[in-house]
Amino acid sequence: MNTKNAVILLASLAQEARLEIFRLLVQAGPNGLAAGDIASRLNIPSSTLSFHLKELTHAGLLKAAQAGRFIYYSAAFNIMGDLL
Amino acid sequence: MNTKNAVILLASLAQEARLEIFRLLVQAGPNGLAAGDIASRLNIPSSTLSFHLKELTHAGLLKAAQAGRFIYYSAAFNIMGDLL
DNA sequence: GCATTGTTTCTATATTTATGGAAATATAGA
DNA sequence: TCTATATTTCCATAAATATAGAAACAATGC
Repeated sequence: MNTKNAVILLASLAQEARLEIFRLLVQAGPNGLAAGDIASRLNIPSSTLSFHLKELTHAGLLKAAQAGRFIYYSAAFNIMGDLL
Repeated sequence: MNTKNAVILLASLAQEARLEIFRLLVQAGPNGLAAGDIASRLNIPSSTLSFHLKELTHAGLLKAAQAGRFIYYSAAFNIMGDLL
């Protein structure tokens, strides 16, 4: 992996809220959790959470799946291997 | 590793100049390189480099060893394992 | 169509981090 | 001690990132 991509990946996890989100979703498994569920578990305002979810998704660490009014976010397990 | 320490570790690598410094020192092996040597190889002003070396050292990713007027920095290989 | 619920976008603000010149500090050799 | 070289600290400034309320945007059920 080139330096620029590695920096994007590392930076996306180098933030307390985002690392907690990622760890929560790793625990949650492949089905993931709805955004609102994450927000209430971690006690993060929805707009702040949305900002962080976007960062993580953009870095390729999360996958988003819409189901009705809910959007389920789940961890993209494979990508961490690429970094190392 | 707890979240806070992990964030410090990740943040210290989540920056282009610092990731390049770390990678250069991994390549350089256990003897490391003197600060000025790193500065000229990566073309970074000395004060800026010093700032980044401090960050990396503080995060535990680098070790510093004084030898005369030179300070040799080398990569602390073991710590990356702790993260995972 | 209207009300309800979940999520995102917009926006302003606050906070953190990076940059590099100049000055200070440290070591060594003549 | 004087000089040269290596590195760091100080400082001001610039740039990037995080925060959260309010408004906008879906999707659903009645």
